[in-house]
Amino acid sequence: MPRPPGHGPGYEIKRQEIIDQAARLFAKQGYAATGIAEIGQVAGLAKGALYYYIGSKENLLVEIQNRVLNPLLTAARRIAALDEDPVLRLRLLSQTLLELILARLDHIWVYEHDYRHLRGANRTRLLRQRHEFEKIVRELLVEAMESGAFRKMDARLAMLQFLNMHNHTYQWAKPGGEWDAEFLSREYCATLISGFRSPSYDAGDLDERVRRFREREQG
Amino acid sequence: MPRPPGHGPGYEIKRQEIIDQAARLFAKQGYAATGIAEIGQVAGLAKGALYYYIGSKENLLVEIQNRVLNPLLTAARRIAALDEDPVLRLRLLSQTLLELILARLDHIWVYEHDYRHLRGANRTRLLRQRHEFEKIVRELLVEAMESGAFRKMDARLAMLQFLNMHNHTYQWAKPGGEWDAEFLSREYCATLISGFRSPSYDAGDLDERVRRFREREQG
Amino acid sequence: MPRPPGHGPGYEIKRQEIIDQAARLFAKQGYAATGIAEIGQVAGLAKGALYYYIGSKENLLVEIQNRVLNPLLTAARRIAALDEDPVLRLRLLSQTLLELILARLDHIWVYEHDYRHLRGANRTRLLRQRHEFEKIVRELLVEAMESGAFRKMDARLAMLQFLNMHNHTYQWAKPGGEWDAEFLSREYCATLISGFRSPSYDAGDLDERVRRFREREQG
Amino acid sequence: MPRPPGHGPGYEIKRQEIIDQAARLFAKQGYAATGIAEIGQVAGLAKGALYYYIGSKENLLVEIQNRVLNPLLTAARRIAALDEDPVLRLRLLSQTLLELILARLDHIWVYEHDYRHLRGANRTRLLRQRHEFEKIVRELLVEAMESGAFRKMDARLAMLQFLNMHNHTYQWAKPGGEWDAEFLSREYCATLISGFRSPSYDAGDLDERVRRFREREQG
DNA sequence: CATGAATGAGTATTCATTCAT
DNA sequence: AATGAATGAATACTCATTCAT
Repeated sequence: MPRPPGHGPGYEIKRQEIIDQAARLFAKQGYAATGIAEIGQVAGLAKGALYYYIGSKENLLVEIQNRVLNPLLTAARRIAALDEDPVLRLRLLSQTLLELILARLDHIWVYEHDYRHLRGANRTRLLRQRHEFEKIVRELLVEAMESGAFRKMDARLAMLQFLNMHNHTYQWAKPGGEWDAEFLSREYCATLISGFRSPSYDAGDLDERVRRFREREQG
Repeated sequence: MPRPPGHGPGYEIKRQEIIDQAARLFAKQGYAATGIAEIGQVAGLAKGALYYYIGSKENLLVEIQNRVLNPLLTAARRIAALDEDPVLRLRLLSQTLLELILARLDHIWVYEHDYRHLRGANRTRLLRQRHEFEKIVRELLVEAMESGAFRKMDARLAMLQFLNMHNHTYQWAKPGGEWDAEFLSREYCATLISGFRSPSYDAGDLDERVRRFREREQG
Repeated sequence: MPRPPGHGPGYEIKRQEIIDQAARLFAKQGYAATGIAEIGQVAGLAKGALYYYIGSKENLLVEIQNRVLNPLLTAARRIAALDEDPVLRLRLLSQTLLELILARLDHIWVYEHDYRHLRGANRTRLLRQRHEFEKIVRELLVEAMESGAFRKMDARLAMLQFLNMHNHTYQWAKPGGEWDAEFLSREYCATLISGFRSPSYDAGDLDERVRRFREREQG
Repeated sequence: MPRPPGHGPGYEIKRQEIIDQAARLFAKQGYAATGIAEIGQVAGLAKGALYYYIGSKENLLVEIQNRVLNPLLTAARRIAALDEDPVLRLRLLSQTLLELILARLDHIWVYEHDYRHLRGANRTRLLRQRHEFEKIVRELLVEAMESGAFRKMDARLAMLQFLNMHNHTYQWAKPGGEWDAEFLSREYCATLISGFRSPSYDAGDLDERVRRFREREQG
């Protein structure tokens, strides 16, 4: 998303570095409590030069949100469209979501805490994207109910349980912590699926199927 | 908790009102983004008078945290000490926690988002109290495993699942929303317990037992 | 135009003093080139206290414009409504205008130069008021034509000549300069009226009539 | 007026274009409120390149003032030295001045508003040139008095009336407006001369003589 | 010739806090 | 018990200018 006319080749690289550093600071102290001066300091840039790269403080927030939402939505749409059984797709989505959370913990802090500081169009777009993600989850849950795997439940409440379980992880996870996304996904989904499933449904070798699917995809 | 010696009778009442209003503003805009002037305005007080009651902005934050943690810890300690089966106690704790969350949504927003703005002793005490609560949950889970109700799991991970599920509720709950604490507690615990339970365990009439227990307590 | 709730008795006085000083600075250097810091310095106030009184820099500009336009329009409306012959009223208006210009030279500098820095509603109101003043002048000129005193001319061009002659005075007049408003008005009007008059019209003792009118008014 | 030694042939052309565009922006927004970045943008030049041509922002202002004052003074000197009657020369000067004002309205805005932003030698030279122009007008008026065409007046006040009338035109004139310089000059001078003239003087066919003089000059 | 990158002082404005009254 | 007034540092952001390439 380069600015007016002409930026050198190093521009975008440096820009991304600055966003990285801003994300770290925002995560630790909050967006509102972090000053532009502080960002300039860790970036080793005077205020003027900093603005050359960032345009505005809110811009930084937008970019951080995008770094979370763009890959999340892309992956979610792709997974939702797969020709696989809905429970498997939920499990894939869970793992992808947790991978993203654990890979970018600081971004997630900002994503979860500071979206309210966005204004106008930025805020609108963000809310729309969040709703799209929630819709994807809800529709997968509905599919799982219709397939007979899950019992009939309030789809919205099931979706919220799914999101509660996953989205709160950033609050306690540490970078390089003891559990990886695959493990957490297995555990979270074990709990959720055992709560949501029909009496007759047996998840069987779900985790094994996920593993094979992912191998196939990358291989 | 009166500060300088010699305050009239209305002091504490007005003080609590101010904290109420501050909580509402902090919840909506964030602690860092809310100005003292704004609080004075909704409180109908000039800044000088405001400071007479509050001492400092951080004080407000401390009080709000206390309003969440004091009743929470008191209730949690009482429930943990009950002579009841651990699953029942978990279910009681769940409902109490959700009652507190739904009753004071704005306080919870502040509690979840802005504890990082506390400094020094305030911060230390807060973290200690949070850990105490987590410990209570964890020990109840361990008891449930030892009683044979729950399968053997990583107690910390189980505790985190419990907290994820409950503590993220503030993000989407609305005051006067469609679900009350009892309903949410039943749903959350149904999911969690079906995920945690031993193959042999049957929760049976857990919700009914909770209802009877509560009636007995208040009656 | 006091601000929110409650200001002490000295507030408005000090506020007016600050506006005085700002007008002096704006006149000398221009609005855009004068910093808030500079105003605070001559006012002997730190930036915080300054803002307590002024609200914003643009506010200062608005107040200065008002100090010119309010008395000008009030006087112009009053004069236009007088039951006197139109040439006399023009002459009265001329003198009043020049009195205002000479009495508040610095305000007029700001009024003439910096109205373009007003935005939104402030700008709209200003332009409306300027047009009202121009309309009053134009209508007096039309009346003078209709009364046979002035020859038939393009009323707008006559109005612009009237304004050119008067409004450019600020550019060279000095406070306490050698000519007063009465003298300048006599000279300007002598020129303008001799240019505008019908061949048959004789202004006669116009200046004497103005003098008597003013004496009557004040006596 | 090339600056560093060794500039290509396009240098001066581009330089003049930049000054054109700067004048437009300064006129619209004021010198102080117009940024170098903005000028670079409309000139299609990065800031580095811009500075290659302009040297400094104040330089632009100097050039714009020169573009007004150089032709104005040249013309005024030439007209003053003509072997014609002083009233005709005043009328010629009036028309030339108005031609310049109407032809370069944006330059005149800058000339009238922003000369105060010049510093040091630039400012001194400007004031000297302005005084020279005023002196030329004043001396023509004196000549007209001495020739018996004008009555004896305060020459300075007459000069100021002349300048008031002409120099304020930029405030309301529009490019391509309904009146041209010849018309305005005729109207302004009709007013001024009827105000200044001796009872015995008859301007007669002044405008016709101006027309013939100009035809002769160009033919 | 022209650029992209950098600077650092400067912009208007807001902040939490204090204190004499 | 409460106020109006004041502070001074901090806020996000813009400025004219420079310079290596």
